Amino acid sequence: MPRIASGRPDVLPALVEVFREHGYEGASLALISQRTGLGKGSLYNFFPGGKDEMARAVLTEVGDWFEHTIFEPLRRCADPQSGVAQMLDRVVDYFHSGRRACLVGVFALASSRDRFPLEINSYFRVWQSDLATALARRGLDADTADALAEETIATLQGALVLARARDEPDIFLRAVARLRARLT
Amino acid sequence: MPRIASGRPDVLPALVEVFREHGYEGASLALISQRTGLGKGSLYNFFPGGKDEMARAVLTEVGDWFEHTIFEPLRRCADPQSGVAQMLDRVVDYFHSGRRACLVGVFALASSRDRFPLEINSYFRVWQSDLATALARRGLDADTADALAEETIATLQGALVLARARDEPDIFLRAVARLRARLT
DNA sequence: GTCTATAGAGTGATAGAC
DNA sequence: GTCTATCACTCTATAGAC
Repeated sequence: MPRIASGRPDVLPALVEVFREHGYEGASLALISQRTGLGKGSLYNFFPGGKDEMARAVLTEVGDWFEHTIFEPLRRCADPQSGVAQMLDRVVDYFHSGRRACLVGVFALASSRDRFPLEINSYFRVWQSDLATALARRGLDADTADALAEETIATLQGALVLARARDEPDIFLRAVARLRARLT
Repeated sequence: MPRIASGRPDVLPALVEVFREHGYEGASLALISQRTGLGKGSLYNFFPGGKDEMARAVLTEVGDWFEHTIFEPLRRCADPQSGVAQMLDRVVDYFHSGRRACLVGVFALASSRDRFPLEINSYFRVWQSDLATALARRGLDADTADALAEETIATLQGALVLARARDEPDIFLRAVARLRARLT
């Protein structure tokens, strides 16, 4: 049943933004309908499982994007040093220099965490694992690399929270600059 | 109109927990009624402004607690070194060693940010300012102290997000241990 | 005819306000 | 408890592609 593949693949980006901006609980079907330009009939045609399935598709979309844009390059980059620098560049782009929230972080903090625990967990686990791999290839021992990867991802998430809370995107850019100096 | 002072001051803690665990959007009146043990009528007696006023009372309660337990000691501590260490101790207690989310962070990430922008902003701004004050009294210049305070608060928030996302409270404890080593 | 995409009226349940 | 609005969701109807 290739619901999304056939027809309207362009619905997903709008869907991602609605869930990112409002969270799972705050994303009403009326809002989703308005922002995607689709009636409820179309939405339920693409996503028979309703809002839950829409959110899963969104988590998968975001996960896939990170996998091929961030994680896979971290695992395969010839030069781990520039691989990590590239990760930071792409993260800055993705989060619009601190003006955009992290969808998985938004889901993780609200009650939606209990609805998608595996998806949320694996996003951060894979990121940490692949970043640790790149750092280990720079000569760090496995435990140090893993701890540094954990610290890096937490720093990025915290900077996104603070940037949004204080409405100061530069907080995120400063955090990335510090990470760049430290990791490369 | 002393609504809270008269009658039931003990409603607030339960209210704080409901909003912390479910966020503003996810905290339904039915849930609030159940967790506080109050009927909707009683709730609207205490909070004529409804859910919005309940959330404001909760933000004020949390803000006041941090003000007198964390912020004020940071400003006044005789020894800034131990003042910062004490802050970390109290933060670990407050966030239940990483098992508890930050209510203001939860509000900041969802659409509720736009409902309480000043309350959310001031919580983090005051914390950063008072922590920077303590650090400056240790000899750091004002800009360095402010940057380190920003980094510290972002680290704490990010560790809370990651700890909840991965269901690993120890992530938070490790972040606090690193901060302790670095700040004291 | 079948299948997919669309819109939207209508469902019961539950939301928050009072 | 009672209200109305809105929730997620279902269903009917219609359209065109094959």
